[in-house]
Amino acid sequence: MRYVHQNRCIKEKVLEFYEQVYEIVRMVPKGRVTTYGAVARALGMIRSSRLVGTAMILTHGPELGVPAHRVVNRDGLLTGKHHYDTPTHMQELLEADGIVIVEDQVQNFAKVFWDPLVEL
DNA sequence: TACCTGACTATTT
DNA sequence: AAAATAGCCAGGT
Repeated sequence: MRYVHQNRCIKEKVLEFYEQVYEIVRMVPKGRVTTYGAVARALGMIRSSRLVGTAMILTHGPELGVPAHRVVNRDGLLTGKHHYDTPTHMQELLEADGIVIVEDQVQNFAKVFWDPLVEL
């Protein structure tokens, strides 16, 4: 019993983390991008960048207002593109935002990078 | 319990 | 400077 109870507590903590991730990602302005690591760092969980990616996967099902396509890896690469309907969907969403992408690489990355720690 | 797998990063070759 | 290695942590088998 205690095992189950404990497990549930852990799960709630994770879900809480996901919610915080969504809060931040929702703030990313159109035309800018941020990174998994930057979001994790902004939440004081610098070692949990992988979890930010996991949280992004969960945004596909229900209609949350989370622009997950604006989160890329620390080099400005579209590492999450394989989780969309088509291999180009993520790129198209970003291009609709006004971002230029060449071979999965965000151009002018330093300029469009939006750091939650700095901007908030 | 043990081992594998990732929308990750930082460090070391 | 590219590639390999090594931490990371929640989930799944």
